[in-house]
Amino acid sequence: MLNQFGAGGFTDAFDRPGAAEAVVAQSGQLEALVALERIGSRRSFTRDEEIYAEGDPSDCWYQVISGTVRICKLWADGRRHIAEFCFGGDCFGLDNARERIYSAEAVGDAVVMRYPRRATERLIDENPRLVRHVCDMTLRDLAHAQTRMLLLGRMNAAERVVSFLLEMFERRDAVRALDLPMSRSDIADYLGLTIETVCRVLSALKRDGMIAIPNAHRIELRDRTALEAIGET
Amino acid sequence: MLNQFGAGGFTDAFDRPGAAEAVVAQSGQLEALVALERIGSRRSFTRDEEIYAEGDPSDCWYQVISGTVRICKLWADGRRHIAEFCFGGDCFGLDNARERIYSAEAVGDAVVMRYPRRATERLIDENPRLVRHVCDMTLRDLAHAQTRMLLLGRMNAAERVVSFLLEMFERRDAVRALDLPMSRSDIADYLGLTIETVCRVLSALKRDGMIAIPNAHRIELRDRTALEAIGET
DNA sequence: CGCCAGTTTGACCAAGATCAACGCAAGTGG
DNA sequence: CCACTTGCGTTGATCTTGGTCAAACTGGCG
Repeated sequence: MLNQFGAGGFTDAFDRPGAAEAVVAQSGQLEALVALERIGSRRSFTRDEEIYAEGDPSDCWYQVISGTVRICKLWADGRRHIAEFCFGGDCFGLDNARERIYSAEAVGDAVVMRYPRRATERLIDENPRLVRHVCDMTLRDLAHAQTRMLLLGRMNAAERVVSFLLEMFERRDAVRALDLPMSRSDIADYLGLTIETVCRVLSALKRDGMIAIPNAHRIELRDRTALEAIGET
Repeated sequence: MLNQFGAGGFTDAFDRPGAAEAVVAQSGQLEALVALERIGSRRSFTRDEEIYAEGDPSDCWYQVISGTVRICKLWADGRRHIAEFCFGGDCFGLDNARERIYSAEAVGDAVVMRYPRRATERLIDENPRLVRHVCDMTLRDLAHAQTRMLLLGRMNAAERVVSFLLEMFERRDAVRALDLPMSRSDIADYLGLTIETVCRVLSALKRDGMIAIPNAHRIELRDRTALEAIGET
């Protein structure tokens, strides 16, 4: 199906219309929701597929419908840093730069809505409530970035891994068990550690009875109190 | 002079009116500028004085008029993390949380404008242009936080120190020489290193002829190209 | 069954932390 | 004016954490 976005080989695969409930729903503006839906297009991505690349023009923003997306940056020397994981309902790619500083990739299969910036800005100009909402969203991202700076700046390996697990349990609304959609390598690059260190910490937590690991991607909480004692700021 | 802010022992020392040019000037809205100026109050702080503490109600935001402010967090076990240094013109304390997650302190003597959030929000509601400006400001902060995440997550000691120096030269508009207002301890806590490591890297840079250090707080650039080769992402 | 990618574990190494001593300049009080 | 203190900053010796390198394990899949 055709749509209004010109650039990029993948563009035509975006498909309209789609759901944008989570963005606007709480601002209680049905008409804005409908309008936003009208300017958005939907597309699915397969594992490791690029949603946008570093250097691409930064002319739209996105919302994850299902699956997981990683926002990351690759150094010339091979080092990689993952700035963020986005799950269903999360928005990403919202900035006011000319071009992308990070790339976005699907961690597994994922479905994503895309909204062109220009059209969103027009919508926002007609809808003062909406801008407050976008602002709040950005402020939330900023608060999250600051928490991550704390983690990366001052926590040791065990504290980082435990914080990560607790964050994932909270964000995925998991209580006893959790399936991590990302690989050890993704986790390592998110926490500023190596794969091996992540593995070793997880093994130690398992040995000490704080978690169970029935298979590599599933984590079960066995002693939340002990974990919180390690991971809380 | 009296003003409208109730809480906190320091409140009365804030003094109105003051300059808010940098915030609103580029939005080109003189009336908004004047209005903002009317709701702001000015106050000076001495070295290491607290502007707000962790846990304080988060009901206003600030702009540095002169001097340097550090935004930081102290762990129970004594670890400290500095999230940001703010110089003249920079805004800080802008969030939508109920209470402060970080504290703000004067690095040396500093003068600061304070704006209550409620009044700013009213102003913004009457002035759609202004909200875009606040949004842009937050997006800029977010971009900066992401750059710092990169530094903290994936750079070694030398890269961190060099990035820091280049950032300071750029932000202070210095070309050949720069006076750092903050201590080695502040730099270390900003970069996620120890004081000793910061010193050793600086000494190594001096030994290799990339910088000169006429006194502890003054840095002279001797070989910018070599530094950029180390510090650029 | 064998291969492959991802994960785990172990042995060793190095970057940076820790601990300790020393230097140095700016007060401070006699 | 000069000892003495005090607060940073610098340097050196040693130790620890996490990185590197290598090998083994595991589960899916042709």
